[in-house]
Amino acid sequence: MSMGSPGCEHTGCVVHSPLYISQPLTDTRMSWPDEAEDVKPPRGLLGLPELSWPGVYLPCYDRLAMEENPWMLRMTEAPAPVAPPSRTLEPSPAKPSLPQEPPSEMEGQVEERCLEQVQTMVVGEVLKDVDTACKLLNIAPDPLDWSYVHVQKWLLWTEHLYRLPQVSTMFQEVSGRDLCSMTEADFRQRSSQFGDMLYAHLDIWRSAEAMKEYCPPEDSKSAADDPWSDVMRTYPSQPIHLWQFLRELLLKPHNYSRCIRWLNKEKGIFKIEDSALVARLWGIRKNRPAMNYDKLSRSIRQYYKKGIIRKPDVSRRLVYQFVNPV
DNA sequence: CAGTAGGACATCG
DNA sequence: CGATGTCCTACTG
Repeated sequence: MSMGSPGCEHTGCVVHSPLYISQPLTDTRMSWPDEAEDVKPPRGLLGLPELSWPGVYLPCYDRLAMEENPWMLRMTEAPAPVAPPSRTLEPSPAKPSLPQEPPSEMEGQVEERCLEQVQTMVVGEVLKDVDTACKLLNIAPDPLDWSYVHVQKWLLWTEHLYRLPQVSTMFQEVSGRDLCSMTEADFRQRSSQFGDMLYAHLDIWRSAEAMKEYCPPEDSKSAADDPWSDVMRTYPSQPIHLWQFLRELLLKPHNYSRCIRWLNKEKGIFKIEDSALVARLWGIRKNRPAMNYDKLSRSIRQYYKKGIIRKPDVSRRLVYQFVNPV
């Protein structure tokens, strides 16, 4: 499972989750405006310089994006850009691009093993993140299966993820299959500024599909410790209830604790930290661009009489409680 | 001013 | 038909 060849300085890095990357920590041009108006995409996404795995970016922590972007995960360390990009979509099992000056055999073996571990983690995390996005958006993991609507959802998601201005309008009436058959030039034609970035992001998804063969699910235990995941594992195109959606967000504290989190998981008490964001996520999930917290909270209130969600005994703003906690 | 509560009606799968 | 989505009024901290 050796593909690409990240430099040895990366092999010791702590990979928490590579999610979708932003910028290298070493990049001094870390700031870009908060408002979408003048937003520059994370540099690492342009031209795929950070690819070390077919279509996979290594994790890089971006403090700014973290502030408001729940999909950006906190990184304690971030590796610098690595190895030459490999755009191969099909993971070629043996593709050892040996370093220019091969280290001693011993060193080489150790390094390779570290490398493999990191890569395995990275792949695993990417797959998890794609899986999470699939559940939340209710789309299939394989872009080839996407309808026009699915493509739009994915684009909206990607816009939000990278804080792009609206690009989805440039891809109307485009199916997943169309999308996959487009070249990077085609993407750039639709969006001169962000086409390559979208192309790169799509590449991640397509690669994730291909990588599954190399990293079979093997998480028979995760279903056990996360009984609610079953509820969500019904995509594509199963209607989802708001309470299920909220629960799903809550069960991914790693990704979403900035917008919603447990105050008391045992009692099912949770707090919506960023009402606008949760509403936006719900809107994306349900294809309701006009969704806002006012409407979302109205729906939550409907749960009062159904006995699904209630206000906790000591009522507090933005705090609710599942009547039947897990 | 944002959140809370709940009525009324529309929409959609 | 149920589960919201939308809009609204009144109230609250």
